[in-house]
Amino acid sequence: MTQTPVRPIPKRPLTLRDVSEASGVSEMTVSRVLRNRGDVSENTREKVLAAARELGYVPNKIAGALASSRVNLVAVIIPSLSNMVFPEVMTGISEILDDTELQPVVGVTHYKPEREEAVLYEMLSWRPSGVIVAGLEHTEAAKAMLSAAGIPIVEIMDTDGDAIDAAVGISHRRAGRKMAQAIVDAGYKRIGFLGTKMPLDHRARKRFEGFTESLAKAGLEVADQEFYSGGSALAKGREMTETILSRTPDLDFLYYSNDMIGAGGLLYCLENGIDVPGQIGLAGFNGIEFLDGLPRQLATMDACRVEIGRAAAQIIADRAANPSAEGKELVVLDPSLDFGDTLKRLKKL
Amino acid sequence: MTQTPVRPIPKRPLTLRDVSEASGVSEMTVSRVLRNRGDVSENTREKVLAAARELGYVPNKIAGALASSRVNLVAVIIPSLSNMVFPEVMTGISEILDDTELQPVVGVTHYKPEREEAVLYEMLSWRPSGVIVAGLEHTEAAKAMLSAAGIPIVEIMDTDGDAIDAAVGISHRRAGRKMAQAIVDAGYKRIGFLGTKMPLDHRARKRFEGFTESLAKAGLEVADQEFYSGGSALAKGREMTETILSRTPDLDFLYYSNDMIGAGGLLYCLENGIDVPGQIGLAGFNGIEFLDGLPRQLATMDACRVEIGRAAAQIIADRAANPSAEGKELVVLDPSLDFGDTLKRLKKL
DNA sequence: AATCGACCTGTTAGCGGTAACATAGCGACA
DNA sequence: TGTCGCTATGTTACCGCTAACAGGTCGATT
Repeated sequence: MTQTPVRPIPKRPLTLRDVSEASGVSEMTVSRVLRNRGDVSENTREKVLAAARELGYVPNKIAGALASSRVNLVAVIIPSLSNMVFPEVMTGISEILDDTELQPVVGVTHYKPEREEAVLYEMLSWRPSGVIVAGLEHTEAAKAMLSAAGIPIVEIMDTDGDAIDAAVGISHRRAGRKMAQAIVDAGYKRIGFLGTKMPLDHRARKRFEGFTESLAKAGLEVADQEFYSGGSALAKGREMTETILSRTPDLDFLYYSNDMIGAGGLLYCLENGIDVPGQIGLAGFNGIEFLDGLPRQLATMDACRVEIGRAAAQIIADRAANPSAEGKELVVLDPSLDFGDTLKRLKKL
Repeated sequence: MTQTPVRPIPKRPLTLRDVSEASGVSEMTVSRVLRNRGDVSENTREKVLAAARELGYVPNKIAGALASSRVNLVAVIIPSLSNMVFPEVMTGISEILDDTELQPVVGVTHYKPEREEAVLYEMLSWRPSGVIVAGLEHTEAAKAMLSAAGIPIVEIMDTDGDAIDAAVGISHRRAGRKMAQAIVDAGYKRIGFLGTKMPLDHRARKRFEGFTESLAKAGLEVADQEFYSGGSALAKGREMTETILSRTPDLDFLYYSNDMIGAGGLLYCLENGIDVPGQIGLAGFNGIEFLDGLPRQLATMDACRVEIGRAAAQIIADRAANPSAEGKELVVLDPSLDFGDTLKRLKKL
């Protein structure tokens, strides 16, 4: 048998009316006190607060939102929570929203367009104040919903394509090109690519496209590739590295589509006495913080995740504060290349 | 200027009335069609669906929830998203809830009780169908809110203490004892502990308590300790290991409060030619998957994270389906010890 | 003393749905 | 043919709160 200490268990959830009766003022006045809106005498304010606390009243935002047609939620739609990158984006978002009334609500799509569509529908049905969604690729229906929602929409992570409304991110094509350029400049020639099989990870695809494009300009092409499916993991990186190197032993550079498998590859190379970056150079993508502790620092490219989260949230917050704002902001961040210890600096000085 | 392809931009968001007018039936009938509730002729059903699709109507759950006093949300309140363990719990939760109408909504507390209280208040004000909250320790106000909410509450991760309603987890005291036992059995004597400074991580504290308690029974005590603050990271593990070993060089075992810093320690030891597990044994806590790729497998104890998520969600789902259900379920899972390559098996055979 | 405005409180009418209860149509069956 | 029972649809009354407006009080100002 459950027992609450002070008062009998409420069978019916508490409403403003209960607080109003307990404090002897109208519901409206209670509402004003609880929202700090309008003028209320210090005297009644205290009476009301005391009553509310005493009863353990928690306002019903559903009713409040319906009546005021204001909902302090921001829908955040991302592909995954399990790979460190989106949690960092969330950090940036929370950092900004914590200073406002707004609250993020997360939906996860697992990189499936139809899931995205469903999650989006679900979220929009709560009439949030804004949407932050990863990527520029969506189903037609999803695009239609977003356009019609009449709220600020920020597409994040990627800027290679057309945004519905605002967008914040980096150019993954450019990131791929930049990395290829650094590799070429360092004098590597036999380049292998290791990435995910996921055809729906558009950003990984765009990086790869930029990468090959830039190699092509230097008269090079990817000498061998290896793909995997499933989450990014150290063990996968090891395996793949072993596979690709036994198939094509003369590779002198390995470009990984994310830092995690890159780190696995690094560990593999070190254990097998491969000279990194002399014999083989390595690079990943993301700038994941925890890799700091590895025996050697993997070359990588920072995807500006926290910064993207911040900028996106800021756009939503600004527009929520000032609904007449212009819109269509485009923020393109520049990913910075970190050579680490696994990519030689220039060849020719 | 924004352009939606088909129809003019709706200035006023669409309502049931719009769909009702467009399809020539009453709002009620539209509502029935959209929810698959009650009898509607195939003919009108199609008419209505066509109209809804055509207009791009998205139902307003706020109004629906208010009218039906049913909200298909489950509040999930966790300390952090950035350390791999809670994302895994989320995976378990989603796995179960995906088969129901229910939807998880995540709130993050950053291990701060007052944040927890605020987040809880915020979430309860949406009148969710249930709450899953990490830990058994809450502020008095939070406990009062939870008790009074009149919805299923599942406290997860920990079972060392009193639950408000249902609970699913492992005993961290027991986990600490079990690990200590294995270490003692393997013949280690000079044991160091490396953990978080966070006094509010009650589960880490309980593990430590169980650990020392069990050592004490064997006439041992922790020979040295080292604490850190900030996120778990490989680099931190390295540093701390270096620090503790230079201060107390004769340690023969290092127990880390999580796998991440344990992995950092492992890398440090390997690089410095320390014989693991001969000269020094190592163990962490959590069974984090990605560590699979490390040069050597760290001894650890599985915290049953996915399973905890599943069980908790199942309790909420069951009670949502059958509101008269009993309640007060207590699910205690048994963490399994993985010796890995860093903890000697028995000493005496 | 009359007027005004600042302050405080209450009243009314929804917000956009849904539960619950009509009502209409229609074939079946005695 | 009247009545029953079923399906298909409509009507009404809220759900709990807030916007908007309508007082009432009271000291200050003219």
